[in-house]
Amino acid sequence: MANKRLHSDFFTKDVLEVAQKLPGKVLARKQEGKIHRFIITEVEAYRGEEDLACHASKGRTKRTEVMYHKGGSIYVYLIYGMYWMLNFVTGMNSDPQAVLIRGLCGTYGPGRVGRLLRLDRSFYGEDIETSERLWVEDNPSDDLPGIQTAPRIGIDYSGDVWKNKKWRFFISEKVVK
DNA sequence: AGACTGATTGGCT
DNA sequence: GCCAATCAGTCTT
Repeated sequence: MANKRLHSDFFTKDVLEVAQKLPGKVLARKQEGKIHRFIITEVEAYRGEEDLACHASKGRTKRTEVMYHKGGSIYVYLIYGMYWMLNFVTGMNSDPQAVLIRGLCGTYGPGRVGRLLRLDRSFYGEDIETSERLWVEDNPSDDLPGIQTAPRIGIDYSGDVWKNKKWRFFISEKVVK
């Protein structure tokens, strides 16, 4: 059976809704003519300028520009000079939001995800609906695994309110198997 | 123009 | 547990 590619309407909803639905979905990456598929196991939501953990809390800049677009674009950025973080822009126009892909089945950690997928600067702003090399598909096995939530990682600088939001969503690898 | 820092990871003490 | 790697973006002078 052919998996069904998710369209932009999946990503134009509020980031908290999208983040909840993303674990269990299939991330597809085409390299050298071959399509590799990975089940998404863990994501984090970054929501608006008021969210001090979100890059958009710095305002609309060259880096955050794509987050202000409507959902469906790819947002990548380089962290610590060596890891490309993969995000999908969500929500409506002028409402900066994004979902960070933190883990795939068999790969835990956003830096490792970026390395596995061989991401680079050229993915910035790419359309997840029409891209020839990176997209998301529905999971054909329609069982809804129990989503677990926890605080986001690596954002202690954002203060008590924001660092304690349980905006990390994940499923256990057992459910996926 | 120069300084500082990070949505991380891996290696060493 | 601590710290280096490594650089684009952002902030400070």
